[in-house]
Amino acid sequence: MNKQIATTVFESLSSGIRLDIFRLLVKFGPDGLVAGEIGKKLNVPPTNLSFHLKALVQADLLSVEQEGRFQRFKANIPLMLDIVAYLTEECCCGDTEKCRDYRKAKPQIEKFMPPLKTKKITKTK
Amino acid sequence: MNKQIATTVFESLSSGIRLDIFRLLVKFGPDGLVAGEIGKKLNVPPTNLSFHLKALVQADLLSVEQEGRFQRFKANIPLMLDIVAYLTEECCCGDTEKCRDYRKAKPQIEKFMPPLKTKKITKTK
DNA sequence: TGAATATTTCAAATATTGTTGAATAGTTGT
DNA sequence: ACAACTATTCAACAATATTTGAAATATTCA
Repeated sequence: MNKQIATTVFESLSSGIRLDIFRLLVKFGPDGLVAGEIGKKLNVPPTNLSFHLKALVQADLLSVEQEGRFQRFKANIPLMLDIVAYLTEECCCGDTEKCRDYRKAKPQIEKFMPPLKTKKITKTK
Repeated sequence: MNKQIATTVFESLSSGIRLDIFRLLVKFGPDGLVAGEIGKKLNVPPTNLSFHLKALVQADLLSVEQEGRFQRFKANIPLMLDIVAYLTEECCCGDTEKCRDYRKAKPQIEKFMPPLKTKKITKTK
């Protein structure tokens, strides 16, 4: 994971249409949807849809494969989750105690934060 | 969580400068940093820094408080994590079995995905 | 082959964002 | 009050992103 990849992913999800597309495809998981189905469900005209799908594929948030005359798209959820890890990987500079308090202050954080790795600063005093 | 909040957050993190700012502040956890320190560390001129900090605060990714003549900024990590939950909350339409396979296909997904809630479609056949 | 369907490419118009310097506002210490 | 310091606002300009229709490409089916 690096800055270039991360900003491209965030840029991709910063458009309401692209966010709708991604969330719709998350729902359909491994089955995915073809472009026409997406356009019909979200009411986006084909030319514009193509523009946004291209952006999402280039960001690697979607994969695409040809299926006869259709294009089938699927969401790449793991990429999104890798990015969260990237955002939080140096949380509190690895200071276990400080980071525990930081999480405690905001309860919902426990659900998704990567487990503390207990590196360098394992024991404070 | 809703679309408006989510796109604003993604928009905020789609700029390299703003991503750098957020990640820097994650490192400093509950201590945060004042604007001048951020600008010095990231080498961003004050006017431009102010522009980006404002965007991040408006997106609620940063909190800010006055400290004498300084402004101290802190990262709001839980918001970021709430958004991941929002993106994945209807994964595979709640079909437990399908979703399990979807996760299995991409190993790193286990680390951060919210636990399966086992709703409607608990038993297939 | 020819008609119908699915999707993309291209170019033009519009809209939104990012950057910079000059001026402004608030805070501290003398 | 004054000078030094921190940071923001404003206005101009530059750079990017989004939307649309018309034309092009590619596939299926009769």
